Amino acid sequence: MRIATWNVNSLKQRLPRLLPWLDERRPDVVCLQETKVADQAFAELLGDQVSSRGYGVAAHGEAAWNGVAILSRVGLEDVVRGLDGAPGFPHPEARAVAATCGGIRVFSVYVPNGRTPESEHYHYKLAWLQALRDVVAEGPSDAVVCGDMNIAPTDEDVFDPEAYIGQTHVTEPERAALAALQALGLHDVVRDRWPNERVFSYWDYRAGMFHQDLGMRIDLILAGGSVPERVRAAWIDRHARKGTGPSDHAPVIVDLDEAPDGDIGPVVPPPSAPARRRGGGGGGGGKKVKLPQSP
DNA sequence: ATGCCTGAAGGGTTCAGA
Repeated sequence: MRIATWNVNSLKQRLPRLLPWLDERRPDVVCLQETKVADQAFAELLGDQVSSRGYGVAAHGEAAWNGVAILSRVGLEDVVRGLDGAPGFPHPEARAVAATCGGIRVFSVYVPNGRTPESEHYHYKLAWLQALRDVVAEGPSDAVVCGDMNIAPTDEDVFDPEAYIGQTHVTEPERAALAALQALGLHDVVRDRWPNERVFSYWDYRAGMFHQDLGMRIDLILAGGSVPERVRAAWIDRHARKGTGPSDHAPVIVDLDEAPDGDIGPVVPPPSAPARRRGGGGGGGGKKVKLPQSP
């Protein structure tokens, strides 16, 4: 079973990339974030296109901002939209949807950005992460939490730690909140698979950041229960960040062996692997680069 | 000192993103 997660940064804008990508990668389960459409608009934009490809849809969106979804062609049961106990800002936002797909509890999440560590939004982010931990803790252990965590787990997950000092995504409380979630037994499957690779999932659109491979790894697949031992491959689909009209995030993909009591299906090797070994010279070694900043 | 890029809403510009 192939599970993918992708912050598409507008479903509407990304259709010309999303549909060919589905046909190329053929994931069984797809978690989407930042769809930026209400559920009715989601169905009109994508409904026929995904049903003809065999996917069921669980969308949870709103106009303009946020929005998450799960596409699955291995079942889509017990759908829960939203996150029980989560704070709003001030109203609840469409940042989580869950469903059981092929025997695994799947969460597609878009964690609040946090903006700056002094902001109310930052406290909102931390409280939201606590609610996420509580909800995942109540569910089955065979689970995957997929999505845009808006946290780089370690300094190895940003191109230049010095460039991010004092900013969100790298602060200790955010990393502690992520660690508390992982303490439920969730494994970061890409980092486990590529412990020493320079591997990012997000690159700012500005200033040629992608071209220079100056990014962050903030999109994660966290797998619990018996799922981690089934991981056959895990990688970031960097190719999807290239070309015309990309999202600023790349998809993350994990391939699982069949469950122990299931049939063993064909195993397809990953079409691409993370590009460069950390410290291999070029792109982010010692060079000092100015980080794009908000005013 | 600042913009850099993109998307959305709504209106001829502003906010948000990370």
